[in-house]
Amino acid sequence: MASNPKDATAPATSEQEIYEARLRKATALREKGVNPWGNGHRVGQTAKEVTDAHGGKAAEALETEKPRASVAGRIVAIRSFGKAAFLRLRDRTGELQAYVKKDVLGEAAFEVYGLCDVGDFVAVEGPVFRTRTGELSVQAERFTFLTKALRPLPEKWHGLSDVETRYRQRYLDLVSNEEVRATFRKRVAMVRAIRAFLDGRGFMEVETPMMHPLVSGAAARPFTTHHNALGLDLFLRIAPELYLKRLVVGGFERVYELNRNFRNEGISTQHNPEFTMLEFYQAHATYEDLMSLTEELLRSVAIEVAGSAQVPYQGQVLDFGRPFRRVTMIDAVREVAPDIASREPLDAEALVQAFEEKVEGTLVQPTFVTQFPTAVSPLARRNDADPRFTDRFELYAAGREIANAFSELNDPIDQEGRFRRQVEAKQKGDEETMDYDADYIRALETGLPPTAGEGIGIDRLAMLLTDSPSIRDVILFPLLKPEAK
RNA sequence: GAGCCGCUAGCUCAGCCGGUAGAGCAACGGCCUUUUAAGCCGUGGGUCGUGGGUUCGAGCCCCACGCGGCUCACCA
Repeated sequence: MASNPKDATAPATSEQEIYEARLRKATALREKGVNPWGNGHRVGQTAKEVTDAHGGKAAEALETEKPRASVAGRIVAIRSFGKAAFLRLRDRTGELQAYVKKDVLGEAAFEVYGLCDVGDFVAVEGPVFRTRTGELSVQAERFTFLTKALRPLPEKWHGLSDVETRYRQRYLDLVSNEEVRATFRKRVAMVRAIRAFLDGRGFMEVETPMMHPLVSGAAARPFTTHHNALGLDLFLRIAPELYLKRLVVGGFERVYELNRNFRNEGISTQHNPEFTMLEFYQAHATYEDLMSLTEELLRSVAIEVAGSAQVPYQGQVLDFGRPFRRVTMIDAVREVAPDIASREPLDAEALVQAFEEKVEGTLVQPTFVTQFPTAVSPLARRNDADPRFTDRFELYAAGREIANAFSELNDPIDQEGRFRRQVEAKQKGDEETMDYDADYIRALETGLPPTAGEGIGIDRLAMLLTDSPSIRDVILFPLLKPEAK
């Protein structure tokens, strides 16, 4: 204890002094028969229920009606007057002020209040009234202590702004920053809206393996793991694609999965090693059908989450309201590098590279880029008119890829050849290739109906719809190196 | 992986040309029965990210390391 000079072993940090002062209050509560970490208290109303029910009423009306409320929450502010105090309580729905007064509460309960700190959880019960300044409040006739917080909350004016602490201790970030709470609520609303949209069109949500014996579905380096009992090396999935298409083979004509993928690559404002992807597959549809579906999906989700199809993002306004621009990759490249676009024979690598370097970042408004080279699209159907390209599109917005979709390659013979070229590339040292999946070929041989499929990066979409500059602002617990200490 | 920037009290931040550490909030002790960043009086709180070095003297200069941010490279 810092105030005890005899204890030389404990460093006298002020953080520890705060902790110990609060611990003493917890002990004092126990001595009064109050469990500082009790349980079982029942809450009558949320803050929002109280304000919804009585927020429109004048002081006099409340004085006559004397409606009662029983609310609970974290104390986020205390304004004390000695024998009375205002406590600002926050629950999941909002905030409500409680007024505690010694002569109303009684000596014993008021002493319990006296052992409260900002950060603690308490419950109050009593009449709803309006204060002299007009704020709706609950007069505490009963005061129940719920939970002691031993550590202080960040400062009340500026909150918590240290980015590292915000990510490492997201609970503090959420307690301190209303905008952060709003962002994650929006993300949840977005995911819910997407599910509702797909469910409404006859899609079924499925769960496929996250641990894969083979690497497939995307061009990326995998994480590896091991199953002891089977003595089996496994890869965390980089994409669920081949499993979902197996389900279409099985007769589930419209399926989707909205869950985590894992890619063993760098971390940036656009990348987290585990990220959330929506993948959906629709039999008897083409990639062109999916462009229309994507426009409808994003429009409805933007309205649901951002309140408008015109979404502000980092100083610009992204318009999801109108049909998105459509341009073939070769036409897009022709505008910035005509020499590469007109090369004969097609230089797929150079075309894609030129697109990524010179075009991608300029695509601010939602844009479908179509007709990707076959060489970079090992699972996509070839274009009937020009087999050098595939019936594929990627959606770009704010200079970033948001979605990737194509008419699925359901020709098992073509697919086998594509797998073989992937294996050849891997043998030449390419670390981002797929494995040959013999069972997937067998599934295609069983018959995959004409199908189109799409993947949408949920984190990136959440960034756009919440005006967040970094993917870490829309992932509750982004991957960080462990703390030193 | 490379470059640049940051790391000072629990939180938000000052700290000049190198001279021995500051504010506000929070905490602690008082006063205060309608506040809204409540107010008033008082008190305590620091291994200045870590480790070296230069110097009579380092929060400040130099080196290394750690963690974080941004940019670039690769991907969704």
